[in-house]
Amino acid sequence: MNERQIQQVRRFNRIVTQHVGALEESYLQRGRPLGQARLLHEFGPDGVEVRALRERLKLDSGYVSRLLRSLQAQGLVTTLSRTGDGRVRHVVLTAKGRAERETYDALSDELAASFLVPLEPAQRERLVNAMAEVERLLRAGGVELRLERPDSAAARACLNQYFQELAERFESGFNPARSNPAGDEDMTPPAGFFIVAWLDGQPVGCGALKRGDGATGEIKRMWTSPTARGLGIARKVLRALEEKARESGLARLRLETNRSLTEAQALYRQEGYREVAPFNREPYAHHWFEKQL
Amino acid sequence: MNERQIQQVRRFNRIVTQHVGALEESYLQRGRPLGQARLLHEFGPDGVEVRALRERLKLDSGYVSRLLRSLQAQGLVTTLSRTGDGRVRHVVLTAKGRAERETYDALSDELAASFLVPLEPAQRERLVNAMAEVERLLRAGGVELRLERPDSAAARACLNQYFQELAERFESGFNPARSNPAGDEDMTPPAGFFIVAWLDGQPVGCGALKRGDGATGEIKRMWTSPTARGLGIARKVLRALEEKARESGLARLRLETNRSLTEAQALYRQEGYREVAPFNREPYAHHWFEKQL
DNA sequence: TTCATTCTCTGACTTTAGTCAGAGAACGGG
DNA sequence: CCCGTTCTCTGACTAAAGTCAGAGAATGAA
Repeated sequence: MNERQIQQVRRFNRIVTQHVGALEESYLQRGRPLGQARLLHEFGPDGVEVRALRERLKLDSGYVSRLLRSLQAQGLVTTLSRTGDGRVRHVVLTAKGRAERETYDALSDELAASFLVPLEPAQRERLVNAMAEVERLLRAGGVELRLERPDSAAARACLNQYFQELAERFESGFNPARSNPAGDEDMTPPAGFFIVAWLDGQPVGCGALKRGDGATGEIKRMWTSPTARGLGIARKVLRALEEKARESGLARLRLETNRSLTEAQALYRQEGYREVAPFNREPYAHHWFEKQL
Repeated sequence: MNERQIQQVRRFNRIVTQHVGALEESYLQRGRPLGQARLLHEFGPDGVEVRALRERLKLDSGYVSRLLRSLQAQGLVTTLSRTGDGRVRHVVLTAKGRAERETYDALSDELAASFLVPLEPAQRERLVNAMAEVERLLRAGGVELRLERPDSAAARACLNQYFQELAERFESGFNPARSNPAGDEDMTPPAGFFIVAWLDGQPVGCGALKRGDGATGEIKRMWTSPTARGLGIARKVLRALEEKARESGLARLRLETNRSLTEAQALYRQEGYREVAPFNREPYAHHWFEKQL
């Protein structure tokens, strides 16, 4: 990281806030304070619980209550106690509220369009691509790896999605019972490790290392959530697992993969894994890889 | 412009405001309201006039006055009437004020660094490049072309910088008196046109069309400020001049250029100009171009 | 010299966006 | 059924960020 990079980031921050700041003005044009307007965006199709609102926006409970009452007075929301719990209030948008939110949405669209309109088609495409890249890399910066127990809620969530994705992508479907097992105990220290990647408080990827009994470890359960692909998460997880392997004194890592998982194969090759002859009878595998640490 | 692009821009806006919004928090840590903190960034080495402050930040005069008095009470600025005009007040930073501004600057640096730190070197470079691209294209969107009289202040400013740049870049220097003339009258409607490109209220580029007496017009005075290069300004100006030429019933455009102006030559070729034999005795020219409209 | 204008400042006021303390209803484990 | 906890709401308060009207000094064109 150098001075040039820092200065570029600062220039970027300056110009982008100038541009994006216009959104607040345009929201205010609707004659409603920003606090209220922001609230409208938090409603799902089934509404929200007040406590969820409070937590998501990190606002004082009294403040939220007051904001909701203003919205209610304007006929934009109605409050009801839907859940079994009589303490929590459920708030839903009325038809008028939904219309109002649409309007704010249209204002956001307008602002976005105003960035694109003055440009020529080729420039527009360049802008959008550059924005996607910035978005990706800013998000990537928020990724955090944590060692978790394989039976933790986060790990379970990842594994379920992983298995489901395998079932969809493998030509033959996927049945965990037919595959070589990697039990929880194999992925729990010191026998192995299970790493979960977190983004915005959500688990978005995982990977496991099974140490085995010799100098060769196995990489298992490498997965990244579709919502977080392109952020380099799998690579980060893989490198962290390799680090763990080195710490554990392993000399070599192995893994096998299915031919339909092409991104994974590309990653392994980039990271220095060489394809080798099959070293096990995993029925779902088509490629076997190995790397000397 | 399509839905996909709009949605990408909106996603970008959302994530960037989240990230950049952290700057306000970090500024507030200094225990001073944002309004005051923002003011500190507006002081040049010679200070500012209060009225300039008011205009630049578009704030109420009473409000600015009050903000300045708070800063003064904190010993960060001093007020004096430096100009001949006894009504306008001149405000300068004290040593303490300069130190304070440095501190805010460091906070901005820190925020910028926090974007880069979690990334790997290659990703950092990608982020910085993408940010530069976004910055460039957002700025490009703010460019506006206006027809100006060649003797207007804006046109004069452009031409002076243009001549100065030629003097620096031509191996032989540049003396307008030795060059083929293009007088103000040749660039004033209906004999010709002078276009100035504006960005953020500053003239940042120009170009002229001299209609001549036949069906052939001449492009002259194509220039872009070094502060605004890479935004496609010259191309925009050139196309606007061609449009004017078509409206005027011209069938052909000509121009000549010096061999040291390589970007200009590249532009002309891209825009469909063909190099032709010299059609005049301009002493500073090495290349002559022509385009059928 | 006069008079409209410009520039800065002061006082009075408003809205927004919170914070804090506590009340009262509902819940849930023992 | 009791009691501590959770959830929402109300009242009272504050700071920030402005807005508005007008006063007073300085300026400059007629």
